[in-house]
Amino acid sequence: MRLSRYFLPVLKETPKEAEIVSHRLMLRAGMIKQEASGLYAWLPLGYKVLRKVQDIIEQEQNRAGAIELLMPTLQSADLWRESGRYDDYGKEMLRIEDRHGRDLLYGPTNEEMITNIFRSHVKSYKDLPLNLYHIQWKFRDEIRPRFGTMRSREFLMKDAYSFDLDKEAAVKSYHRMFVAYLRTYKRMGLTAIPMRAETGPIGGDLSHEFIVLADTGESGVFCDRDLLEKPIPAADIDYDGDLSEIVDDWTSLYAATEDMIEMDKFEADVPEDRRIAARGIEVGQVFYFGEKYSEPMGAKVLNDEGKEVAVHMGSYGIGLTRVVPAIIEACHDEDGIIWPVSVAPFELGLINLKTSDDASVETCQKLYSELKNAGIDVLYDDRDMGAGGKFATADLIGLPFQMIVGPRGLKNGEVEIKDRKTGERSNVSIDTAVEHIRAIIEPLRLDKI
RNA sequence: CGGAGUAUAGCUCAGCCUGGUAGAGCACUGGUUUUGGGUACCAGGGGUCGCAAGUUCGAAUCUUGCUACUCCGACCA
Repeated sequence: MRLSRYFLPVLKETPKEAEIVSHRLMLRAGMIKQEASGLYAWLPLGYKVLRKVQDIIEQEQNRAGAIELLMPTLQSADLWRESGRYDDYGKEMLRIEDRHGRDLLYGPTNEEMITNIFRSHVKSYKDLPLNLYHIQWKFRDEIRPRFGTMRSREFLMKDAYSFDLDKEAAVKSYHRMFVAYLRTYKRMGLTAIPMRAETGPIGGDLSHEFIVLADTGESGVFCDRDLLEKPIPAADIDYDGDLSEIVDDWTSLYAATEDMIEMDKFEADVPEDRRIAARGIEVGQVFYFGEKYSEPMGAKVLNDEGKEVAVHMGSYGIGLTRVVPAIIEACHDEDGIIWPVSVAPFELGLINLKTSDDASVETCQKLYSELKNAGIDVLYDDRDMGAGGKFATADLIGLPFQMIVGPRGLKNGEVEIKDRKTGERSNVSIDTAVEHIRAIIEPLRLDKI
């Protein structure tokens, strides 16, 4: 992409409403634009990151055996009356009346609807286990939206729903999602720690929140330092096999949110030098809630004895529009964002320092074309402006690498490559520059970890 | 929902106390500069001062009402 033809409204100054660093940087980097309280437009750069996050989530969900579909944002109130949640959910649910006076609602979550889909079509234990998910916009009329897209009213969420014949099988489904989540966050460059959590309005008796440690997090968390270093299950993990060992390994170390903390146990289980008491951002949550919806809504199958039984369900959420600022909270410095390659809006910034110099322009054109052919997602800064501004833009929007082209380097047949994260620069010859950067970027894409 | 605050140009803000018909920097447009970490200079465009009513000869400024947004607290991916 040529920057002169792109839509990247970066801000030099920080809009006053933004309190936390991710919100400030998302506004300054031209990723989002607030439309109303808790409602945001995703501008091209932000949307590109959101799509990359979505791709990773889809890949890992699919790998774990979940199947993607898409449900509507608006739902019939009748469905929610069946589960009893139409009255229970409260003012957080946006209620709408259509022209015929029928009660609708903008979905805050989809347990009822997915249960309805399931019961319409699945009648036999032979069709289980089943895990269906979608990535769709949700609306929760939060009392106080804040921190940009971190807590917005409209938000994009991946929600998966598992269906199993009994609790034992349901726990296996829960484990599959648990492992998939570990991999998903890791691929985005996040260290997310599963912590025992309250089940809240979703209900149920087994739940973990996945928490990214950050000073700006909204929850207080307590955990064992060793969790931060734990290796993540590899891409070739067998999701049909027994995952309980992995889950047990992760859950054997103490980790809980402030709502669930038992201080005695925390201090007894974790040696003092390994105790972490910190703030955290909740980037996902998994629940097992058994027959809470299947029973009242009649989601039943015949078992191998021909008996009708309510299925055991779980639900598994990741807030995509929260994950993006969480990554920024974890990856930034005073100059701007530092994207992990896997979610970077562009992998490389190609910077032409001097657009009035024919040799620079010509070299950039050639490199730009070769980089694209080499499969590198490159943003070519061909704007007619000073070098300082171009460096500042590239640093702000956080492209992992910069390829800097100017008359000084060209005299020696070289271009400069800068690593955004370390600040290291190195000169490489023009002829090998594309291959050089490709060799650096490819292993960082984390298609497999 | 309780408490606190803000609203003036695209952004950051000054002017309001003490009423006299709107400013700065950045951004934008045209030009000069050809500048390797936001270069410098010249010229220019852009605002019913959140909305409504009131007081007044006169309101960005004073009064009242409304709306939007932000921050602190209790809830949530």
